[in-house]
This record gives sequence, structure tokens and C-alpha cells, in this order.
Amino acid sequence: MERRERADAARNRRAILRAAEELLRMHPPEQVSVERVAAAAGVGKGTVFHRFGSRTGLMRELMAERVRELEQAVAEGPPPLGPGAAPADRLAAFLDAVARLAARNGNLIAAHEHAVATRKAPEQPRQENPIYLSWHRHVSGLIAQARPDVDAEEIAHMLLGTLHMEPIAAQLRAGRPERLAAAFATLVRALLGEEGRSDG
Amino acid sequence: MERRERADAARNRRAILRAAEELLRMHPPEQVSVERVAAAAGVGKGTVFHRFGSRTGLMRELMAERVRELEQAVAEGPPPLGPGAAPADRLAAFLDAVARLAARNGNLIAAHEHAVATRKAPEQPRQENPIYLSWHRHVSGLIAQARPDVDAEEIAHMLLGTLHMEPIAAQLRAGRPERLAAAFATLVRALLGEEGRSDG
DNA sequence: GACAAAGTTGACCAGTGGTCCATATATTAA
DNA sequence: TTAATATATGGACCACTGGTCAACTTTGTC
Repeated sequence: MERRERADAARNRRAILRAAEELLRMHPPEQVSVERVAAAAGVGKGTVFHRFGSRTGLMRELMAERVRELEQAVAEGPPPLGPGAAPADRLAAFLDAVARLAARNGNLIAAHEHAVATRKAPEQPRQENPIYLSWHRHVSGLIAQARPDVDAEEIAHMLLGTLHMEPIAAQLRAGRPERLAAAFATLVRALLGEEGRSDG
Repeated sequence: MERRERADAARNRRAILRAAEELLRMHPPEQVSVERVAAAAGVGKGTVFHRFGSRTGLMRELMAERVRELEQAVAEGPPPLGPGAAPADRLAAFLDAVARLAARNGNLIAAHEHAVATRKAPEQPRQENPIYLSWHRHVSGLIAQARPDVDAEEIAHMLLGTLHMEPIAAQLRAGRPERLAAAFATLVRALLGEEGRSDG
């Protein structure tokens, strides 16, 4: 089983991703239709759906590309982002990294949201965005370590949800993550205080 | 100037709002198109656009209807929701009320978001949702009173943004505001602590 | 070179939000 | 009542969307 992708298919996949990237850099998401991406990549529209399943799938793949680096730093990089630091410090570092990552890719996040909001054929039963799931697991785990008495999952949703808030997303798209990062820091300090600081 | 709305126009406006309400109760937002609303209300599609300007405008009007009561309680009702209580208590009460209001109208919020996300003709320059603006002003003002040292505006966005988070919105749509309300309380307590408790 | 598996394609579909204007109706003044 | 005018109406129409599919082409393998 598992034959690898044919050479022409791989070439087209790359062409499509690069074309989508380029178009998103120049235009707002709602103007980047699948047909335009296909044309810019020099392939037929059907090919895009073949490779990525849906407009949403295309955007998701694009996001996944940008996120791999952070995922790795979290899993096996040096503290405070990687394992080893106290939960509160890891959390602060992670949220800071997320804010900066989001600032570098604000338009892409917007495009992904737009794709989700306008999709016609709801994907197979509740296939949630795996990036979000993984971030949520991480944040929620860190909170739970430092403060076992609070509803860590719910609060993790609140913190991460910030990235989807239009007024804040606009700040990020403008390339200014500092304000969000500072607000994250304030909340982490208020919530975890010193509890999580020395090896919770 | 300012002639009042013609009688037939007023009748149709009500019919459209009620029809939209009804459809939204039975179907997910993406299945409630302007055309369907018009048909259910027994009017032509053009009439809906005439009255409400856009799909977004229709949803906004629907939301405004449900929100008036809370607005009034905040402006002139008894404490802790209304004026008079300490900022921390007012904030806790307000967020609790918002969570409960959202739980009663989760599908409507979703419909409004969907309308914004799928609109074709961007409304006149940045006409932001006035309901959101007013809530944000309130929350942000209360935080600033109790904690002049933090970025109240940004944190207010974070708190209110929660309502738009899909996993939490799903809880609310299912009619269970308690978990969100509790998380709000945790954060308010952590952030404002006792500072805002006795007449900030 | 043959052959199957994999990939490509663009016409096509059902549907959308929004526009337009000839037509119908409510209101007011005479 | 009627005539005049401002307002309201409806639905064909538009440009466009994400997504499908059956006929066709290319690739990799033996």
C-alpha cells in the first residue's frame, strides 16, 4: 500500500501551495477563490480539489506548513518553550510565540477562517482543525499543572480564541504582536501567579 | 423630513424578522438564505434587502432586538449589574448575564457571524457591530477602574471574544452557559482580585 | 512498448448575496 | 372622491462561488 505521490502530482501540489500563498499576500481572502488559485498555478480547478479535498483543506495545509517549526520547538526544543521549565514560564513563552507566529501569518489565519465559514459540503463528521487541537492540548495541560483547581480546558479556549477576534486579528495582521503578547503575560501572571513558577 | 414607515412596510418588516427567527430556530445558519427568509415571510427577496440592506443587516437587527433588555439593566437597573456596585462585582455580573444571554441565542450569534463572513459587498467603511462596541466599552471601562495598570481594552476583547470561539459557542448553543460563566468568574477573580471589590 | 494506476481537466451544477426597475400601493392634499 | 406623489414591492437577472464527475492524459513498472 502507500505508494508515493507521482512526480507530476508533487509538482502541482507545490505549484498550488505557492500560488495560493502569493495570491493571499496580495488580496483579501474572499477574493482568492479556488478557481483563481488554480489559474495562477497553471492547473485545472479539479486538480486543486483532487489534491486538497476542499478550499478549507488547501488553507489548512498552508497553515500546517508554517506551524511545524513551532511544534518542534515545543516538543523537543530548549526551555522555556520546550520541556523542562515551570508551567507558568512555558505557558508564557508559548503564548508569546503563538502571538508572534500569528502576526507573521495573520492573513492566512483569516483565509482559513473564511474558508471554514463559507464551505458548502461540511467535511466528514466534525474534523476539527488539528493545529488548534494540538495547541489547546498544550495550553490546557500547562494550566492544569499549575492550577489543578480551575477549568483549564475552558480557559485555554479563551486564551487561544483571542487569535480569532477581529479587532485583535487586525492588530496581528498589521504586524504588531506586542500588545497581545503583553495581555497574555498579564493574564498568565494573574492566573498562575507564582504557583507554577518553580516546577509545579 | 423623517416621515414614518408606511403601514405595509412595517408589517413586512415584522413578518421578515419573525420568519428569520423561526427558520433560524429550525436550521443551521448556512441553510437560512435571504431567499428562504423572504419566501417564509411571504414577501419578495428584494423587499428584504430594501428593509435591511444586506443579510448581515437583517441578522444584526435580530440581535439588537434580543439585547435591548440587558442594555437597559446595565444602564439603569439595580446593582450589581447596574450602577453602584464595585467594578469587580459589576464585571462578574455582566459577564454572567452575557453568557446566559448568549446561551439563549447561540444560533443567532452564529448566524450573524456567518453573515459577516460570507457577505459580498463590504458595508460602508468599517461599520462595526454596535452591540459589540457597547459591550466592549462597558467591560473595558470596568477593568480599567479596578486595575488601571493593565491593558483593559485588550483584555476586554479577550473576554468577549470567547463568545465567538467555536468550542465554547457549541456549549452555549446546547444551552449550558454555566461552564463559561464559571471560567469568567475565575478570570475576573484572578485579574481583579480584591482590588475592585470595595468601590474601586 | 504495453498496461494499469494515478492524475488532470473544464464544463457543469445548485446555490448564493445583491441589483434594478416596471409595477402596485399607501398616504396626503384638494 | 380623486388626483398626485412618495414609497414599497417582487422576481428576473447578474456575477460568482465551492464542489462534482466522466472522459481523457500521463507516469511508473514489468
